[in-house]
Order: sequence, then structure tokens, then C-alpha cells
Amino acid sequence: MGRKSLARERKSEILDHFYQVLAEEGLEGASLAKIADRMGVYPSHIAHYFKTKQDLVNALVVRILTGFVREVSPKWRSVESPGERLARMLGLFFSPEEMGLIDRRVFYACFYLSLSHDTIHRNYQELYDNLARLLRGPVETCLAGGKTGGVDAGTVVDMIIAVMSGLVMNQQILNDSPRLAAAGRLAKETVLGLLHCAEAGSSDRSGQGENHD
Amino acid sequence: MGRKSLARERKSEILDHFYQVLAEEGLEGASLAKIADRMGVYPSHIAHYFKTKQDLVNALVVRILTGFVREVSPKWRSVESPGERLARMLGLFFSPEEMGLIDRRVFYACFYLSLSHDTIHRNYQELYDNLARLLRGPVETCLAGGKTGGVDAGTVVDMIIAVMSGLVMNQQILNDSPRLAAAGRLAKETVLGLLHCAEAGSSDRSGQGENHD
Amino acid sequence: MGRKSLARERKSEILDHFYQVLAEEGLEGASLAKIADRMGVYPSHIAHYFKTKQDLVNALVVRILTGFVREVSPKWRSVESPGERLARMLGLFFSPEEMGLIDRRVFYACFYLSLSHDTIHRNYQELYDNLARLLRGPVETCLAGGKTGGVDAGTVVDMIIAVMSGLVMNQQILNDSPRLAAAGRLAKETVLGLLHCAEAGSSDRSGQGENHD
Amino acid sequence: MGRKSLARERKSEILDHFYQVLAEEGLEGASLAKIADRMGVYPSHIAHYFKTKQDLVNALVVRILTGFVREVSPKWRSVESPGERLARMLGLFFSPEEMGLIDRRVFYACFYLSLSHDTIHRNYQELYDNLARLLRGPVETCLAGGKTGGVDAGTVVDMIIAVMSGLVMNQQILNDSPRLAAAGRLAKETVLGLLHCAEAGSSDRSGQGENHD
DNA sequence: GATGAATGAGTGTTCATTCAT
DNA sequence: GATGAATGAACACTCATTCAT
Repeated sequence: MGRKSLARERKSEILDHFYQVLAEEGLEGASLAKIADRMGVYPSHIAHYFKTKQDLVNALVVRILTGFVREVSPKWRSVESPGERLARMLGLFFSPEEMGLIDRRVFYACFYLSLSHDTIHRNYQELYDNLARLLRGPVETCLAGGKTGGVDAGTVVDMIIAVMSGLVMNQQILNDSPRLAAAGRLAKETVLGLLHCAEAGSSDRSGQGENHD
Repeated sequence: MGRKSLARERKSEILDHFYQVLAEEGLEGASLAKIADRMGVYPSHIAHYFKTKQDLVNALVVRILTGFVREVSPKWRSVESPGERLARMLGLFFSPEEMGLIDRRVFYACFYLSLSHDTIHRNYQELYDNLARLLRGPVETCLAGGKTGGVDAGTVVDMIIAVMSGLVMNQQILNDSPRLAAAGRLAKETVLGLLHCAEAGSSDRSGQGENHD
Repeated sequence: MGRKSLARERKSEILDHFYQVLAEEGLEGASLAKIADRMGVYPSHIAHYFKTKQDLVNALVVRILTGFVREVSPKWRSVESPGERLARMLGLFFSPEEMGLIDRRVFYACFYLSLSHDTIHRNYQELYDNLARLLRGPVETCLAGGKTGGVDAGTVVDMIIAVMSGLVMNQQILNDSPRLAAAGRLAKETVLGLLHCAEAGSSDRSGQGENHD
Repeated sequence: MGRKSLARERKSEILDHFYQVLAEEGLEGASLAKIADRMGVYPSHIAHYFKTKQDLVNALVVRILTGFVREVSPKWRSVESPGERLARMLGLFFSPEEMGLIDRRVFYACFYLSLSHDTIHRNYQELYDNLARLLRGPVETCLAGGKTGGVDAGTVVDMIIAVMSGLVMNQQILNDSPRLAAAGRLAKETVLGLLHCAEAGSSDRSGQGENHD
């Protein structure tokens, strides 16, 4: 009774190619025609699955942002201690290279589009919220255990995410990984120090070594 | 000089309108035709002064980035003490609202273009270098005066700029000024604390008040 | 018969929706996709019942034109006297509002298509012939009874249909029903007078009242 | 100072070709690409002179409708006597062949578009008003001279225009010129008779001859 | 019988640019 | 210096249709 629906697979294929074109040719070059060309189909094929280009873009944004969280989350799941877990998270978030899960062209293209398109904007807000949620637990635990007074966990989390965002962005500008990796490590130590976590409790705040015993 | 200044004026007019269109309609909408329309001239008028659209974009990038540094620099010139000066700078850099000198749409449009265009990329690198140069002096002085060991001034500067970039970017995502202002204040206190500067020397690191004592 | 009637029903449903789309969106908007959309089916569903779009259009033309004659015919069936019957017919035909049985957008869309498509053209010819046939009897009787010489019944009929067509068309242009209703009444009186029919035999040819004593 | 404006001529050329394509290929076939093709230019050439296709259509409607009045008006200018003038006008208006100044495909395409587009609709209203104005004078004079009572000049004019419109439309359907010419002549005699004009005062209302002495 | 994938041509429009005046 | 005509390609999108399931 009717033909089997290939929609899910076809949509995925299209998004794959869209991602690729966007990464290689940028926003201006990511036309439906180009995507179709790569796939060896007609533009109308894409229209069959995504009614408008905006739909296609929206779908891509959802895919990369949820994909990002999905891929990054399990990386510290094994760590039990909140302090160590936070250290692991910051080591990841503050390391621009490890943040390269999404192609920069694609990520910033979508981010740029979020300035104009509410739907996309909300996806970025969700990403932010998801990251904040991941961080909040460990941060709160650390704060509770320490003698620090008056520091709000949410504010710390916001600061952490700001550092993460900024490091990635500056990595694009500077294109100097070791230098930004150093800044990332310093930021990690500083934040952990602020929270008086065990790992950062060492009096020597060299900030230059990933594992400074 | 009559001739030359006329061309300069015309170019400036064109850039003004380009900025405006870019701010209002985004990258996709910022066509030569639209700019020309607003000016009440033909696209060829623009071509007369900027051979290609790329030239026009390059000129805009130069204008906004150098303009940014020019406008932001004098704001702490009156402050003599390095510690206070640094505090002033961070108060400014870490306050997303004060960073709104350039329209976000324009700034991120240009930033996005820097991913593909070397000339623009170099302009952003220069901006980075300029900001780093402004920060380096005070940071070095503070570090020298303090008992902190092993912290590299350049790394601190990179971290500061990362925080700044991230706060602005997240302000776009969150659209919650008080929240990010708090994160900015916390970041400022933390950085100053790291450098053992006078202002941040207070034992109470509340981080919630611009002037907390 | 189960099968057949099912196909007939489906065809009818499709034609219903086609009519509706044509009325609301005009010729340009009446695409198979739009019709299918409204029905909640795929365009291929329509193709299943009407091999080509032209077939669909042809079917619609047949439906509306035969439907028109079917609906309009019984309206004077009860009237016996040829003179009165003719008066009744003209009262109907020359009243643009009563002629609104077919949506104007649909009627003129089909009429326009008749300029290019022979099949449709023939349907309009048939409509014309049907109307002429309906009028011919009463007109001939009236002519025979009067003392008028040299007036051909067929020519009178053609003239009547011309007036009818023109009134409907001008109703679209003027959009002023009372005014055209007046013109219709005058035309009716004039035609009846020409034929020396009883009803119009009054010396006072005011032409302004439906029933002027 | 700048290039000479060829706008007027170019626009006219474009409209010429548009008219031609519309006449030959109908509404569906009258695409900008086809027009451009015939002219040996790019579609963008047309866009340079008519911002949208609607503009182009509007311009064509204005051109054909005003052109129609302009061409038809002088045909009775030499006739002084109101009765004869009216006779001449009706002889023209009620002769479908003489009304063929505008290609039927073009005329009815535009008429059809008037159902949806207000601007075009207004142009048809203007055409109607212009025709009504031309007829009103002679009709009023005839009415004043005759002993007819209670007939409104405006209503007569509306009726005349209805007959004219209907004859043209039916000519399209019947495609039988002599037959409709006869209906036209009968209508002419009838109308003139209604007005008790001199020419139609003859007792013999044969209605079959243009000049029945 | 009915669904849905896929085609291939076509739409109006906009683009950056070049050329002629 | 400035205007405006003209180019040629590209854009997102819609179309009627066919084919496979």
C-alpha cells in the first residue's frame, strides 16, 4: 500500500551534503543547486523533503547542535568525583581543538543565521542551556564543599561557557593552537581555584601544565 | 585635494549605507543594488569607487575594527595606576553592553567572512593584537608586583580576550544582560585576584558587585 | 458498479477541489499540487484519475457548463404562455446577479482557456447552442403572433444571448448591480417590445420597472 | 553627463514583444524568459525596465486599453448630426469584426487578470467610463428630441455597452461573423428605434441591412 | 487503489559586474 | 564624475508528470 518512505534516510543524506557544501563553500555558496549537484539529483528532489531552504537550514542546525551535545556528553561520564569531573569538563571545553567537533564554517554560519532567525536562535539557546545544565551539578557541589562565600553557581557556569565560546572564537582568529591551549589551561586552573576544588587546591598555580601534579 | 577628498567622502557615504543595510538586512540582504537603492544611485556608482564588492567589504571591515579600537582606547587613558587601569579595562571589556559599539549583525557578518577571506582575517588578527597590546602593559606590571609565580602575561591576556569574546557572543545567545553582566563581574574579580592586584585583594570575593567595598 | 462509482466519486471530489482552488487562486494558482494539498493527497493521486491536467480542466468545463444549463432550465418550466415564458427567461438572463451560478473567476478562466483549447471551445459552443435552443421556441411563437416583418428569430436569439453575456461581463467591470439590473430591465422591455409580445405591448415603455403595470 | 535614457523606447519594445507572445502563446506562455528570448536579450534586461512582471502586465493593459479608445474615437468625429453619429457608433461597436483592434487572446487575458488585480480592474473601469462618455452625448440628444418618456440615458448607454461586450464575446464562441453581424445590425436598429432617432424612424425595421435606405 | 519518490524543465527575480555615454 | 544600459549567471521555488512500490 504505497511506496516505502525513504524520507528519513533521504533527509539525512541531504543534510550530510548540505553540511559539506556549507563547510567548503560557505553561506553564499551553499545553494540548493550546489547541494543537488553533489548528490547528482535535481533541486526539486531537495524540495520534496524540505519545503523551503529555511527548513533545511533549521534541520541542519538542530542536527549539529544536538549532535554536539550528544557527542561531548559521554566524555566525562566515567568520572565520579565532582571535582575531577569538572576538571575533565573544563579540560575539554577550554581546549579549542577538542571543540572542533563542528566545522567552524558551519558552526559560525549557523550562529550568524541565529542573529536573524528566531528558530535557529532558540536552538542556540537550547545548546547553551544544555551545556549549563551539564556544568551546574559539579560546580554546585564544588562550591558547597569549599569555603568560598557569595559565589553564585549559575554565574560561574555562565562564565565558564563564555570562556569556552571565546576560546573557540579566538582560535579562529589567532590560528595558534598552543597559545590558546595555554590560555585554556590557565582558565581551567583559575576556575578550579576559584571553586577551591581539590585538584586546583595546590598552592602552585602554574597554569602551564595540564597535569601539574 | 578637492578631488581626492570628494572621493573619500563618497566612499565614506557608501560605507555608511553599507553598514546600515548590513545591520538591517544581514549578509544575504546586503547587495550592491540595495545599498545603491538607499543612496538613490545606480550600483555602478558604487562600482566606481569600489572596484568589486570584496573591496567594499574589506573597507568596511577596516573601518569598523579600527573604529572600535579608536573609540574604546581613550576610556581608561586618565587612569594612572596599572591595577586600577586594568580593573577599568576589564570592567569595560567584560561588560557585554559596553561592547555594543559595533552592531552585532555587522560584527558577526564580518567575522564570518573572515573565515573565508584572508584579508578580512588579517584585520581581525590585527584587532586581536591591538587589544592584546593594550592589555599587556598593565597585566605585566601587576604580575611583576605580585608574588604570583609562573603565570605568563601573554597567556593572561589571551584568556582575558577570550572571556571578552565569549561574553559578547553569549550575550547574543542568552539575551540576558544582567546575567552576563554578573558573569563579567565575576570574571573581572577572578582575573584581578589571579594577578593579586590591589583592588581584588580583598578577602571577600563576592563577585556580585561592581564595587564591593 | 462498486468500482466504477468509486472512481466517479473520487473524480467528483477532485473536481470540487479544483473548482474551489480556481475560484480562490485563479488560473495561475490552480496547480495540481495546490489541489492535492487541499485534499491531503499527492499530485499523483490526481494523475491517477485524470491523466493530464488538460483532462482535468476539460472535465471541469463540462461539469460547470452542463450544470449551468441544468440548473437554469427548470426556472421557467411552469410558465405556459410563450410571451410570459420569454419574459421570464429574459428576466433571468438579463439579471447579472441571477447569472452568478458559476463563480466568475472559474467561468472566465474556462472561457479564457477556450481561446486556446478546442475541446473547451466546443463546450462553450454547446452552451451557446443550448441557450439558443431554449430561447428559439418562445421567440418564434412571439414573432409569428406579431405583425413584425422581416425579423429573423435566430438573429433575435443571438442578440439576446449577446446582451446576456455582455451584462455579466460588465457586471464584473462595473461592480454596480443596480445599474446593470436597470440596463437588463431596459433590454428586456426593448426585446419584448421588438417582438410585440403581450406583456410589452403597453405604450409606456418606461423600462425602469420590473412590472410596470 | 550620464548615458542617454532609452527607457521609453525600450519599454515600448518590450511591451510590443509581450503583446506578441501573449497573443501567440497565451497567459501561461507569456513568461519573461520567452519575451526576452524573442528580443534576444536576457530576462534581467526586462527587469531593468519593469521591476516586476506585474508592472509589465499593468503597462500592457494601460497601453492596449487607452490605445483602443484612441484608435476608435476618431472614426465618427466627422459626423455632425447626433442621430447619424450614434448610428455610426453603433455600427462600429456592434460589429464584432471592427472591434478586433485588440487581439482576443490579449484582451481576454487582461480581462481575466482584472478579476484578481485591482489596478487592472480599474483600467477596465476606465475603459468602460470612456466608452460611456463617448456614447452619452448622442444618446441624450436623441432622447431629448424624441417623444420617448422615462428612458434614462445612462441606462441606455449601459445597455449599449453590454450589447457590444456580448457580441465580441460571442463572436469568440460562435466564430460565425455573418451571424453575429446580423445580430449586431438588429441590435443597432432596435436601439435607434428605442430612441426614435431619424435614421431608425422608417416603419420598415428589416434590421438586415446596414444601409436599408 | 493508492502512496510517495524522482524527474526535468520552468518560473520570476536578484546578483555583481561591465560597458557606453 | 556620474549615469544608466546591458550582461550572464545564479537564486529558491513550483510545475506537471512518470515511475516504482
